[in-house]
Amino acid sequence: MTETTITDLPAPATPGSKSEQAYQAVKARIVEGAYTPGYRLVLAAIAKDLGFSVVPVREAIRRLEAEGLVTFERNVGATVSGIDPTEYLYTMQTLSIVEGAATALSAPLIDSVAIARARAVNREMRQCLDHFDPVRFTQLNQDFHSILFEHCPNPHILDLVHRGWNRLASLRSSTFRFVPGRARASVDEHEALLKLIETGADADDIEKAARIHRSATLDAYLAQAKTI
Amino acid sequence: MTETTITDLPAPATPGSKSEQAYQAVKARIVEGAYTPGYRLVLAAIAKDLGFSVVPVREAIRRLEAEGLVTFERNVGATVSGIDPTEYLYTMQTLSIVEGAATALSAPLIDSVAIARARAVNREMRQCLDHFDPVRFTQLNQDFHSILFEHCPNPHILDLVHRGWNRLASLRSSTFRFVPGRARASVDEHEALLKLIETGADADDIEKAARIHRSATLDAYLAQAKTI
DNA sequence: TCATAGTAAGTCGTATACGATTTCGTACCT
DNA sequence: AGGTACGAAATCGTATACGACTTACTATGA
Repeated sequence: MTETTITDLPAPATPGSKSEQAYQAVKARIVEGAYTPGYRLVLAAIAKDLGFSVVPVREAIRRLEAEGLVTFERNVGATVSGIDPTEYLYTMQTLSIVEGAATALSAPLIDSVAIARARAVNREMRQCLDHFDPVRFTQLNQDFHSILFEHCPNPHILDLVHRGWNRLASLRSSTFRFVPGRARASVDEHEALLKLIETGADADDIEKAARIHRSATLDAYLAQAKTI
Repeated sequence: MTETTITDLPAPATPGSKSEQAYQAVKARIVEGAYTPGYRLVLAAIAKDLGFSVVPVREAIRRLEAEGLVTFERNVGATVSGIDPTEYLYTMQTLSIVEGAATALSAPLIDSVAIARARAVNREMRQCLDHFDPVRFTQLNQDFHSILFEHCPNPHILDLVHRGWNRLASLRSSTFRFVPGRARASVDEHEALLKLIETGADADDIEKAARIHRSATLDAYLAQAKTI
């Protein structure tokens, strides 16, 4: 349906360069879970694997470090960033803020066609609930919000959203799991959000709704973590 | 008084490394205005100047690119990022959002001592108005907000604030100038903000006040730009 | 057995070198 | 004179090489 994925982001640097290729390759492996958190990223090994020398690989790793996907320690090396619950909290909280702002800023620019597409994605999400397909659910969730952000007037804020998504993706296949019941509520909130946008609600209300939509997932996680 | 400056930030990577030194050096020159927007950053020249080889310099430039301070083009080179009014708008708008959030999150954790320190800084800012010292005014303004953010519970958000400040710093000594009257209003808003924090006002109210405090500067700039 | 020093392996950090690409100037042709 | 093609200079992109640092292992002595 929608081909919006987490990878078609800024594409900032010099396309075609080996540095860029290495960046994309390593990032893909992290996001897809081939390199799990804690995995040791040895420059020489990656370079050999990709057929490059270590220099462009090194540059790629540093970029990933800047995005928070890997941790780098001098004279020691890089590892895929961990699943630290504190980091999760930070990232989710930050996302709630920037997604809220992005949604509010975009809302006035969303046309009815986009609304319809978002509704279709949301319907598909509801189906995922029945088949229990968390991976696809997460993908569709990003598609949904990507549609809302399509005409976001501030690319900086959009970039921050994408960075947050990338961080979360790196720990998708980790110990964190769906909180039962939360996913269904999320789908309902999507519908409510679309209604707000359609009716041209106040920007503050839209922002608040979008922010709570994200932070509720965080709250659900925290509540669950407390019971364990 | 306060020694909080724009340069004592994350200090993320490997301290002591030449790559890090080059990063700090080039960044300082941009922020201080030695390298003005549009300035051509030639790797070999910088390397020779610092006494390093090009490799660590290259890494430094790429980091600065990730922060938006320089623009990099494949096989061409890097230049100090420009003064594009659109970029200014994006940055200010983003700052209004993340500063607002940072202020609201920090407010409950600010003690009376910090409040007093912030007041002292704000008094000094008022004096700067009389002596007309815009550079010091800007510095004190950052000191003021840094005090409020001292115990910000979310380092990610704080990092976003710092990034925004850095971007603005790179165009401080450019065509952008103080908007007459705005600076004085800003000092008054600081006092109002402190009152809100002292009285334990609602987080939403604090966030809104802090956000408007920043976006009002943007509005003043836009209004002025329109008249020219 | 445990602690410790010494050593070897692994890995990173940076310098140097060279091929690739762009840019700019100049000469030639129309 | 204007435009195009060619060539040289400048600069970047990457490979290779080597020194520096960290880590883990091993052997030795208490």
